[in-house]
Amino acid sequence: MIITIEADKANSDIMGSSKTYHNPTEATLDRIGGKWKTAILCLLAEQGALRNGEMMRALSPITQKMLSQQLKELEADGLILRTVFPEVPAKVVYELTKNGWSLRTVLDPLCEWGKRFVHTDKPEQNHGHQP
Amino acid sequence: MIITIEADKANSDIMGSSKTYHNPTEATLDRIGGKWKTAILCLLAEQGALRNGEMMRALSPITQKMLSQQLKELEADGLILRTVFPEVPAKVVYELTKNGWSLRTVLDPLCEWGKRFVHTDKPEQNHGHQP
DNA sequence: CGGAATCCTCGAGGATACTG
DNA sequence: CAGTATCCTCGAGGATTCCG
Repeated sequence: MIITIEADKANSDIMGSSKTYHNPTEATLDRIGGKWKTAILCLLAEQGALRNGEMMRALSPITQKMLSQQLKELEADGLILRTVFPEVPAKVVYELTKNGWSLRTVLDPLCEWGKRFVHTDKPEQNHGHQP
Repeated sequence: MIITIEADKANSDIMGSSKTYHNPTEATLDRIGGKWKTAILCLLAEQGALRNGEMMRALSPITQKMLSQQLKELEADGLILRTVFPEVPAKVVYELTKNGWSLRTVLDPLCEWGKRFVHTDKPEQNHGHQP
């Protein structure tokens, strides 16, 4: 069901953790609306745990700064988990949290709807991941 | 299903009408990612056809400029229909197109997921609209 | 390897005033 | 009533360089 704040209550803005939204959808977009966030989330949903370098390659032409930044924000929002293995050289792995996985209900339609504008002739690919 | 472009094909970007996306979700966000677009779309989905003034009030504190601009873009993307009634004074009505309605599969989850961050104590409201 | 620190630009979004 | 037309700001996003 679609929820929109009633007209007469629209002025009393809705508060999310210290931010003001006029609509619940803004709360979601505030978390996944970054330039690379949906790409990152979809990638992790597909591939499971990934390292920095792997994501850099998969998300090319993303820059290291943007990847780090977006990952940090996603982590702060509790959507992904960052694990550091104290090896030499350092090894860092990122994966979705439970909350991150819950986003599939959003990412899925977002992806499906967008595919109609993507003229690709390559056959659809099904990398299985948790149902 | 979540679709992400494969790593080795990520460089050959996907083309939407004259724009470049790295992921199908970007195509969707490109159309609904404007500051007020989801609010506008949800509002029209709920209320049906609405006039400029009605939307101004419902979306307060939106400005006239932003409303016009976002509506124009949504119309250009074929998501809403603008109808002018040649009366005096002028009367303009906006409503969702078929394509706009198809966005409910996206807006719905977007809204549902976001509600968890919206601490509202008012009971959920069910304005019925087409199933 | 996996970052952090700087610097810069460019355009989305807002305030304000005018118009048919 | 339903818009344009201007002007301005401010921060997301990108390029580049350094670090443990």
